[in-house]
Amino acid sequence: MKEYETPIATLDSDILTLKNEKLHVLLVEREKEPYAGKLGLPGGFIFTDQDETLDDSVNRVLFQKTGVQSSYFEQLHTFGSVKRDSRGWSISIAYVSLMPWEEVENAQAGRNVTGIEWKAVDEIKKGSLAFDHENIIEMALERLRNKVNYSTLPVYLLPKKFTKTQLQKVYEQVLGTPIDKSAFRKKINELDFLEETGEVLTGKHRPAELFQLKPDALVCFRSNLTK
Amino acid sequence: MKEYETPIATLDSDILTLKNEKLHVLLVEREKEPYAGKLGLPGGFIFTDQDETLDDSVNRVLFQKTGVQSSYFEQLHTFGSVKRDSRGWSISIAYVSLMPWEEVENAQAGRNVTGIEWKAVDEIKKGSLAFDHENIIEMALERLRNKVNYSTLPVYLLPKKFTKTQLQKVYEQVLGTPIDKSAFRKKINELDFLEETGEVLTGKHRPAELFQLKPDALVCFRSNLTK
DNA sequence: GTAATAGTGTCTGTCAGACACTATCAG
DNA sequence: CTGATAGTGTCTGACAGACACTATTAC
Repeated sequence: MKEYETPIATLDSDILTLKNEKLHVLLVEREKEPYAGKLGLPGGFIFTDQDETLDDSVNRVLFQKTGVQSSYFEQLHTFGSVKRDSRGWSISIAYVSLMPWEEVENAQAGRNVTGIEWKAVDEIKKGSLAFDHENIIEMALERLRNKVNYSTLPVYLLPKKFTKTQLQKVYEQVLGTPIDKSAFRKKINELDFLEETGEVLTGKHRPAELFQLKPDALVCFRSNLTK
Repeated sequence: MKEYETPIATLDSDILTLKNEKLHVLLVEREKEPYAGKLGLPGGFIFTDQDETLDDSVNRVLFQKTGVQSSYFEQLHTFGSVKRDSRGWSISIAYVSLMPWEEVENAQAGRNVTGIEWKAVDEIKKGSLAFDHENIIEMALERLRNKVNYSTLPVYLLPKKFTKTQLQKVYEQVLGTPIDKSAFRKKINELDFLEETGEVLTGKHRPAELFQLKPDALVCFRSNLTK
């Protein structure tokens, strides 16, 4: 049926989460060649007999390798060349996923994987990962930082209910700069994408109201929240 | 070598240009099945024996089908499912390219193509194109419109030398709304990505200065230029 | 009361948009 | 001169950022 030899097509997922208030990425230790024993992004082949769509493939691969079910992901970029995989011309369709730590802390090694590791994104050493996965992570971070200024993306890094201060911390962590509290709150109030839960988070001091994303909200906005 | 059956991998290019002050897309009439005789985006297979990278493939496919050499293109999205192509599980890596009309008006039908057609993007009828190519075009337009507000992308739709009024017309055409002349000029002056050519465009009235993109400029900016 | 964090009110500089103005050509 | 387009100056409302202020809890 095929008229031409077609490249190997793989999927790779860049799962990002906030662990200890720092951005971490999920890496797996590869069982098989190429790059056996090395760390890389969880990925795998499209199963033409099982998957209907690319999204199906992403969900399946991710679950088989790590046990994780992702609530939010988007396609990042497709990488392809004759050189990137020793097995031949290969394509990697890369995805980025944002997850609250609570939902992924129990991730486990699965199929063809001997272990998993959460690595702080700013502590990944050059040349330590399989394939061109460092490039993929770099591009994922760039995309995230670009989108933060005009979208509500960071809410996906938090549990369902969160305080406005927690949300601000996430923005600050992703952007790498402090944000003025008053300006931040004015902005998110105006955009009106949060709703009250009626609950509060108590601690040693004044309790903070807990909010959640409005059911229909996938708001995009534009602003400069950084100093 | 391959452990699993891998999907068919194709490339599709969405070439956009300004013809008669309206956005047009390049379509080709397909010679072969599937969709023989129908219009679709120019596309083709990756040749694992000829192409080194995806970018090589895009350039080659485009040139073979239409004779066009693209000066600016970027990857749009990768589409994939078991259903989109009757030949089986298929992936399409879609690219968007912006070209000045002067560089593409001589495009010709090439390999496996019986004719080409420039179609105004707002005149494409539902169901008239092969595969999911209408979706691809729609996403390309969305991407373009989103990027226009914070990038200099539209300059690639103009010839090398152009006036500020011509540039404004392009922005207006892409965005679909009028822009205030003074605000537009203040913005592009401030961003400082154009340089004078010393030449002027004469007509019936006051001549307009011709500008060109600064050699090193790939400026991104953020503003609301629309009313 | 104090300490600490939650949350708000006010001022100010910047800038996009509105719009009127001047400049320069053909005829 | 007129007509038409090129290009500029000025005002204003909106808003991001700075920062001081009040509110509410634990102790």
